[in-house]
Amino acid sequence: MVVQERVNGRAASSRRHGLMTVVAREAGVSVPTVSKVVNKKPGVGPDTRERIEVLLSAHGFLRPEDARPQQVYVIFRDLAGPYTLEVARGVVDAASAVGIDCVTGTTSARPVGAWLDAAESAGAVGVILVISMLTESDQRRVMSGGVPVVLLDPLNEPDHRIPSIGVTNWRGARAAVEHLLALGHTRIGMVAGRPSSPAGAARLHGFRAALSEAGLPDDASLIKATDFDYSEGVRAACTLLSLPEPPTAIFAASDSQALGVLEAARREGFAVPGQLSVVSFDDTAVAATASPPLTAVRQPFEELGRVATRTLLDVAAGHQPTVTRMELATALTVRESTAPPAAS
Amino acid sequence: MVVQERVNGRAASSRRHGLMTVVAREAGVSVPTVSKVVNKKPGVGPDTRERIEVLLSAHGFLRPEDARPQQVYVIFRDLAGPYTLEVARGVVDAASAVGIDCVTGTTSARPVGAWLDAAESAGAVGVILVISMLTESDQRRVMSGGVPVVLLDPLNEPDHRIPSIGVTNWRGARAAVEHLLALGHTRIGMVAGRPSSPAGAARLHGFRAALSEAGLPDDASLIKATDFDYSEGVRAACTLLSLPEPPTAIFAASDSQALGVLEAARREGFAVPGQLSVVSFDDTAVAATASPPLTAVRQPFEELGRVATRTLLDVAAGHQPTVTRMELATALTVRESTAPPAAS
DNA sequence: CTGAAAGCGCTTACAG
DNA sequence: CTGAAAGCGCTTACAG
Repeated sequence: MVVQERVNGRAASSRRHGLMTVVAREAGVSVPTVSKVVNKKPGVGPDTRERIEVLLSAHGFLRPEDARPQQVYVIFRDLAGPYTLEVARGVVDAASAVGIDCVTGTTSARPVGAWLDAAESAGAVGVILVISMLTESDQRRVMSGGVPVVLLDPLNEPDHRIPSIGVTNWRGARAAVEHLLALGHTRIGMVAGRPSSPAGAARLHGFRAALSEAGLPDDASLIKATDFDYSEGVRAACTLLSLPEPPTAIFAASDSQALGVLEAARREGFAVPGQLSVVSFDDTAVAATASPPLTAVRQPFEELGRVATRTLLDVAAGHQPTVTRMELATALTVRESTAPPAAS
Repeated sequence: MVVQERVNGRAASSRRHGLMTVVAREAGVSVPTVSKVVNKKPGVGPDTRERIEVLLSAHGFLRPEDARPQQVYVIFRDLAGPYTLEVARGVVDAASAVGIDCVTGTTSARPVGAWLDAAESAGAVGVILVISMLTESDQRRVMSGGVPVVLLDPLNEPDHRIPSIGVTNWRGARAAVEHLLALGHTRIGMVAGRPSSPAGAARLHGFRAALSEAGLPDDASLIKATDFDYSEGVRAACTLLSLPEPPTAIFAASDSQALGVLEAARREGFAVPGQLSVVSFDDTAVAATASPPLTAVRQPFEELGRVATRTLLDVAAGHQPTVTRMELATALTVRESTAPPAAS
C-alpha cells in the first residue's frame, strides 16, 4: 500500500525525502515503524502509534482508504419527472447516514454499461439504476458481477437474478378505486398508463379488480390508455367528460395525468370535487399543491431510494439477498379532490 | 507515480512480481521502458509504446488519473423544492459534457466546511454551493482556497470575492407586472417573499417600480409578504381576495405561492383568469401543469446550473474570473392564467 | 530509442 | 515493541 499526499499541493512538503522518512525522523523512530502505523499493522506501541499518527495528519498524509469517502452511483434516465428528486433524496439520505457519498448521473451522459465500468474502476460501492429499460446486453453486463447493482422501480420486468425494488401497483390502484366506491361513485373512469408497461398494466388491473368486486360492469369506454403525462391526461379526460353520460369520478394513473384531469375539468366546466372526483397515483409534491389538493395513492419514492441503497450496501457487503424482488406498499392520502357524487 | 490495479480483484494477476515486471517480460522490454510508457514520458519508440499500452490495458492496469473520472460536488441545502432538480440537471449536463461526474450532497449530511474538506482531499475539481446562507466562517473557509467554489443563487448577498451566479430578480418582477399593466389591470396585488431575503426584496422592488412607472399608487394593503411556499400563498391570497375591493390580478413571487393563489381563488370563487389574473415567478415544471397553466417569469435554473459548472471549471483551470457576480436574465412565459380584467 | 545500473521509498521477515 | 537488514517495485540518470 502506498501513502498519498494531499492533492492540491498545499501540503506537498519537501519531496527530497520520502514521506515516511520525514515522519520517522520527526517521531524519532525508524521508517518500518511508521510504515506499520500507516498500514494499520500490529507491532507498534500505542504511544508510539499515537505520536506517529499526529505527525502524519499534521503533514497532510492520508491513508488511501480515508482519502475518498466511498461512493454509490445513482443513474437515472434523465433528471426530470416528478419523482426523480424524491428518489434521489432517499438515496442520498441513506448513503450519507453511513458516510457514503452519492454520484448522480444519467444514461444520456453515458450508456448503462459505461456507468458500470466507471463505477467498477472507481471502486464504487455499487450502482442503483433508476431506468425503465435494461437491454439484454446491459442485463448480462450487470450479472457479470463487476460491481453490485440494484434496480429501482423498473417499468419492465427485470431478470430475477438482479435485485429490484418496486411498488405494489395493483393493490394501490385497487385501494384508490375502493375509496371512490366507498364514497358512492358507480360510474368511474380511468386515465390509465400504457398497458405495455407492467406498472401501467398493474394499475389498470387494480382498477378493474375493484370494480368487479363491487359488481360493477367493465365499461371499456370509460378507460383511456395514454402516456404518463399532463397533456395526454388533459386530452383523455376531455374525451371522458364529453361522453353522453360522463363519469362522476376519474382515477388517474399518475400525478401528471391527474393534473391534466383537473385542467380538463376546468375547461369542460366540471367543479372538482362537486361534479367530478379525482384520485391520483404517485402523490409527489405536486399533488398536495394542486387546486384542489389531490387525493392520491402515495408511492413511497424516498423510501424506495433508501431501501435500494440499503439493499445495495448489503449486497456489497457480500450478503447475497435471498429475495431479489421487493415491493413497497402504497398508501392513500385523502385530500380535497374527492367527495360523494352529486345527487342525480 | 504509482500504478494501480483494478480494484475489484478480477484482474489481480499474480502479485509474485511487480505489475511492470510482468508486462516488461511479456513485451520483451526492460522495466524502465514500461515505466516510461505508464508515466507518459518521452524516450520510447511509438511501436514499443503501442505494444506496451496494449499489454497494460489487457492486464487491467490503469494510470491513476484514468482510474476515476474527475468530479464536481453540488451541495444543496436539501433535496427538495421545485427548482432543485432543474439546477442539478444543468450541473450534471455541463459536467458530463466534459467527462466529469457529479457528486450530490446536502448540508444536512455534512456541514459546508466538511464538504469542502471532503472535496479537497478527494481531489475534486470544485464545489458548487446551492444554499441560501453562508456563515462567516464558511466564507473564510471558502476563500482560504483549498478547492474552487461557486455559489449558486444565494439569497443573501455573498462576499464579492466568491464567484456567484444568480438571476435578474428585479427586472423579472418588473416584466411580470408590466405584462399585467399591458392587459389593462390597475389594481394589482402581490404575494411577496420576505423582504429580508435579497431575492424577495428585489422582486418586491421590481413590482413597485412597474406600478410607479405606470403612475399607479403604492398601496401597501395589496402587498402580503410571506414565505416562498404554498400554504402561505393560499393564506395571503385569501386575505387579498377578501378585501372590499379585491385586486383583479396577483403577482406571486414564486411558483409555490402562485399555486396557493390558484387554490385561494378556487376557495373564494374567483375564476382564473376571468375574474383574477395570476402571474408567477420561477416557471418550474409545475407552472405549465397548473390549472389553468400559469403565466410565469422563467428563472433559467438549468442554465444557472450549467453556467455555475462552467465557471467552476474555469476557476479550476486557473483563470481567476474578473467578474465574480453574474446574473442571468429571466423571460416571461405567457400561458392561460392572465387575461384583461373583467369589464367592471 | 533502449536498457544496465544505481537509487529511492516502502514493506517484510526476523533478531533483539 | 522496535529497528537493522534484505528485498521489492518503480524511477532516474546515463551509457550505448
